[in-house]
Amino acid sequence: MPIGFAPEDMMKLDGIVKNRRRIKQGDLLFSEGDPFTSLYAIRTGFFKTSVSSEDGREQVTGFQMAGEIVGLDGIVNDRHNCNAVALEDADVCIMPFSNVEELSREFPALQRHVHKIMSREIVRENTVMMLLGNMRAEERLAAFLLNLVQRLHARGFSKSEVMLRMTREEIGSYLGMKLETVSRTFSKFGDEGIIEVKQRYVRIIQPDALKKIFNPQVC
Amino acid sequence: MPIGFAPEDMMKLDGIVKNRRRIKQGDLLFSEGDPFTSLYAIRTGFFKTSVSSEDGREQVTGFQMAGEIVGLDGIVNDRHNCNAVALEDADVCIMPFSNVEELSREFPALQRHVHKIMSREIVRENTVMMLLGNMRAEERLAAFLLNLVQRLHARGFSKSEVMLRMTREEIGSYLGMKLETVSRTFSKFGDEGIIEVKQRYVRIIQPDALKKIFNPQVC
DNA sequence: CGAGTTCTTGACAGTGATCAAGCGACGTGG
DNA sequence: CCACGTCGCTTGATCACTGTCAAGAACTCG
Repeated sequence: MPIGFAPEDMMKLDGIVKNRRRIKQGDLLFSEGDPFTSLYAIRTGFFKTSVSSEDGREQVTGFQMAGEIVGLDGIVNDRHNCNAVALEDADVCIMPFSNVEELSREFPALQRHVHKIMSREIVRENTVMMLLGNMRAEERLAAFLLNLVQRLHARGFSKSEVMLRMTREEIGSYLGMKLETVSRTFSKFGDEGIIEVKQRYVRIIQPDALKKIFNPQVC
Repeated sequence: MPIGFAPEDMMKLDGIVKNRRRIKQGDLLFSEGDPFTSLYAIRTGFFKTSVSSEDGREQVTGFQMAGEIVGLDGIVNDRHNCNAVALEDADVCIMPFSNVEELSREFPALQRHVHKIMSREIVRENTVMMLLGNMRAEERLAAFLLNLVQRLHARGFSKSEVMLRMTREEIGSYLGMKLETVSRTFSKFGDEGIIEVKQRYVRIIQPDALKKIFNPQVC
């Protein structure tokens, strides 16, 4: 929610949230083809979104955490275009999109906010395209780890320790590599002393080394 | 522009377009870091958009043709996040984003239209992520060709013949492969009688064969 | 017509995929 | 509380797809 609204406006803006929904780990918030009615603001928990090709291959399109919005993909066709799965027990605010649009017409700041959220998603996907199209396995994983801890740190968590919520296979799907390659690359970073890995636990020992891998010319 | 507006509304909606701009082949409509003020509706011509990594690698993020909108990436940070280059002489409508937002508040149909355009872009990028993350070179190129002719056909052009506006390198950048691989894959499709290729000219002889390559399980 | 760009094709190399086996962690039920 | 089964992770060996390097051909444009 953007800040800087008058109290009476805040009252109205509360109307954007119809109600809450709890999603248990492993359950779907929505899936491809579901009628689109609402956006969802993640209050707690962790999600992955994915699309699947007709022959069953899955592509993870993103990982979302508290404060982020899922469901934007549904607006074009009035049907969701991807799956959103909770990777841990989660709690979301349901925001009927018609409410969002109605209030956006009334509050320019909200309108701007919605536009920025959508634009941010477009820019994020551009970055992923760069990763998938131009980067090698090590660069992709380094970028992934840096992005993850940066977002967690912005939420008050450690900037050096992460407990991953997703499997190697899901990381690999997001980054366009196989789970074995993800595992090997984790091990390689570990051998080099850049990170410490123990299953889902990752500690970043040398963030600069990761940045250098991601961005080779900055030395 | 969406349809179904009353004549007097159309007058107002005309205000969304500040003016026109002609871009010559090879010139930039905007580039990374430029202040964001406007969206651009392509009237004629053909564009590519791209982002570049800090060490200079380019990733083509899309090819846009008449009727499509570029500039959505600029909304988040009030700066453009990608480059838009004309691949042929082009003519665009400049739509100052503040006008778009103002009129969106007044006309729900326009508001919905804008939201759909942004959502469509998100969904398109999801598809590209699937291509880059899961598909092999032949599948990517088949999907690319099918998408291109489908869009051209929707604009009244042939659904079997294309004069490509981009180089092998640009196709490769978009699809995450090297120009040599693009060239070889074109040649392979040609040898198999699926398409006819002569430099930038491509004729699709067996669209079903392309669809089958793109989507192996549908036989 | 000529210079430069783009495209094609060949030979070889390397990154990451595939196949396979074993280990470790976690959860459930006895 | 421990045993066992399942799932996820790691690691090794091999292979294949695509990248890299190189040379020449075809096309474009001044």
